[in-house]
Amino acid sequence: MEKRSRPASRQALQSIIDELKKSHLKVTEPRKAVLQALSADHGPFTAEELHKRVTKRVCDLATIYRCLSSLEKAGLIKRCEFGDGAARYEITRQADQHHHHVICNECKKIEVLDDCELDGIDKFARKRGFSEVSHSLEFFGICSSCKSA
Amino acid sequence: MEKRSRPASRQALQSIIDELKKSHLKVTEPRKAVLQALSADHGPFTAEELHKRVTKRVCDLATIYRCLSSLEKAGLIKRCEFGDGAARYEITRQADQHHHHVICNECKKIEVLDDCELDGIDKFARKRGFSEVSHSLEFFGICSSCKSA
DNA sequence: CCTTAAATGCAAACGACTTGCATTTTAAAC
DNA sequence: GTTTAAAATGCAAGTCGTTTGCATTTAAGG
Repeated sequence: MEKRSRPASRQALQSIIDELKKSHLKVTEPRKAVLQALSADHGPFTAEELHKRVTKRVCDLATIYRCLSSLEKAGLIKRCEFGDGAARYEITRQADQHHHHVICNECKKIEVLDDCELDGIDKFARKRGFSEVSHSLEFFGICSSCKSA
Repeated sequence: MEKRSRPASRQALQSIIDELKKSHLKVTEPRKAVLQALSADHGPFTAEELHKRVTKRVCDLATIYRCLSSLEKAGLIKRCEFGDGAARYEITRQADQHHHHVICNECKKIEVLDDCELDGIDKFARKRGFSEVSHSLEFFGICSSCKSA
């Protein structure tokens, strides 16, 4: 089944609208659609993928890019890079702990890794005199189904 | 001083030639120049930066890309991504332990972090059934000189 | 409603990177 | 050394993800 777009319908839409208002962003169709798509499935997704997922082709691809940029600036979504030349985005859920991904080099499947105890990791940069430290950490490998195939 | 291109001259050139031969790559001017540039300074550098650094504009930018690709495939250099849309490369020194970088979001300076004890990190992906695991980890922040400025 | 700043569509532009093809060049065979 | 085939290069054109200029539409506060 994989796609559980169901739970993210009625109240979800309302909370999406609330989030947008809280962030002082205009509530527009494209923005609602992008947030809905990102709520329905974790992704992360590229702009192109989101454009396809957005129901009824709500808007131009350029608008998807502009939405992603404003939503990211507002902190509602998070950008990540897997080194294949395309940025990907996922929703920032309030309760959402910081997490990483494992990408299968074969089938490109993306799994979320939220159980790594790596919270203290930024100290390595702080030790070097850096402040406001963040990091990007992604794993690559061959998933079990590709290995056995 | 920063640029110690000095030590990488006479014998270095010979060892670069040897490395190329060992990897069954033809010894060409562009390849030697790229390896020399990457030996002189750690970088990592983008293709464009290397094209500028390569003495006397040895070759076309397209050739730099082709060199980088063959050198990487041979394992002589390593590619890294900082999420700004440009790949960067650095030499793989035999004794070179796996390391990470800290990038200043302000001045874009890149520092090497080789003292993190994160060797066991790949286990998080292995626990999920992935094999041949690798990872990409980069830090971002504000360096001390930018902070005080 | 009215106004206006912000958001959008569309097409053109961009930057990093790749590729096709004719022309060197390397290195192995003679 | 000379020959020769495979590999590397230059140049120009192409691709791909992303951005931007500009005219038009739309959200939302007065």
